[in-house]
Amino acid sequence: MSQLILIVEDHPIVSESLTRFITDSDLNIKCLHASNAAKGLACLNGNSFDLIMLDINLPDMNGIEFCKIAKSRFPDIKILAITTVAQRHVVEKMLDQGADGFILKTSDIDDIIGGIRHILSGKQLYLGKGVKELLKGISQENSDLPMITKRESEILKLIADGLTNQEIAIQLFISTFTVDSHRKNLLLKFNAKNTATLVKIVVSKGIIDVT
Amino acid sequence: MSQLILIVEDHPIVSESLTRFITDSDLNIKCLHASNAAKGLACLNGNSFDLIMLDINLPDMNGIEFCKIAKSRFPDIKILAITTVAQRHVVEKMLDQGADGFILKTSDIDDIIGGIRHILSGKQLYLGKGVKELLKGISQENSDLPMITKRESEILKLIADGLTNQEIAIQLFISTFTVDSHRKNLLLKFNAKNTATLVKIVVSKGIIDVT
DNA sequence: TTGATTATCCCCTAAAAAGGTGATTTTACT
DNA sequence: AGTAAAATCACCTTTTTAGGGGATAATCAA
Repeated sequence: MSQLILIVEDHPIVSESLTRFITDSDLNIKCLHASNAAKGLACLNGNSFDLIMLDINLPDMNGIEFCKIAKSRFPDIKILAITTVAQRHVVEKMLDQGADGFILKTSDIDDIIGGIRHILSGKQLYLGKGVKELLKGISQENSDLPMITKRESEILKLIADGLTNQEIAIQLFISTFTVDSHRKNLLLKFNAKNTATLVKIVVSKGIIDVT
Repeated sequence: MSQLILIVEDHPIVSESLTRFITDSDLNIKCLHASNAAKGLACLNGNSFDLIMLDINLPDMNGIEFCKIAKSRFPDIKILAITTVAQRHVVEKMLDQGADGFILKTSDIDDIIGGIRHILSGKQLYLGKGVKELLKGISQENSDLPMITKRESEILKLIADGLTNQEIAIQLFISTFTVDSHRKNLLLKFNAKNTATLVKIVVSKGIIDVT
């Protein structure tokens, strides 16, 4: 009996080629496509998939959100995340949401097929080339990002949205002094000398969502 | 006689599938790969290509730079740019550098093969699905980005780097009043209420390079 | 050459952020 | 129950930005 994979990916180039690689391999697998998160979730209801290959950057939803929803509805489905940009916090969040593997689009075919085989065989957690190093923090880029608390990230978003300490204080029902404290801590943690630098860092590293 | 295409693209998934699509089509074309800009430029010297399929986001060089260099050395080679993100200013810059076509990775196979056929037949300028609309400004995203001058973008970079008006003034040998004027104009143009908003916009839209 | 844009410069006031130095209360974990 | 981390609040000073108002050269294209 053959297994079934759902490819959730908005780039036809990528999804079609993934299909080809998989069907051309010695794996006995059939593939279905979904070009966005909504179609993907709809597709899950009608079929019984063994694995979802999930792009992080979907047009209508964050891949992390998708993973969360899919895993809550169908805990048995394995999820292999695929992404273009190697961002440490994204990988971490995905794995927190229960993803079973993570590969980069810079991976070669063997890495991809290997990942599928690994995960379908029941072993937990496949990390593709480059991802392990990323998590270890050995990788050059995005290794030295500080840990921030829930409250800090909340305030960070509001700062990036252009709210002043006063406006943030009103919105969160706290004192401006408190907001100011958090702001200063953020500057410290990110080693930023002012708000401009702070925002540049967090936006470019994808620490906050820009919509 | 068959024609020759160079695919400059760092994602094996994409480059291998492009090759397949092309060789499987009725076009009589051979493909070579280069996984980064340096290899791509080296490759140009040893062969005579008809077309370069060029990814905008290369690990070692900006696609726009690559286009500039390639076109200056080999003016006859056609260039078809491919990108994941549909950013208006990127498309415009590419076309300024002499690119002969532009398609998005969200394009389907017909669009890609169609683009290649169009450009190789000698017609100028192929714009894939979604790109035309982008240039017209009809597209939802990134359509309302203001025009900024050379000086303004210079100051914008320094603002995002965390320099104060005073520091910028010293660096550029101008008055702080002048820097302040430019800063205010930038806030106006981007409809940003403060520096945080301004930086978020320009970083997320890729208007300044973050390194 | 004339008009438009760009870049430059100046002043004033008010608001906000940055830098420093504290403290208290919650929360979460062991 | 005890401790560490997080979140909260407070005050003071200085620097920087934001929001107004203007003005004058320089550049560039019609």
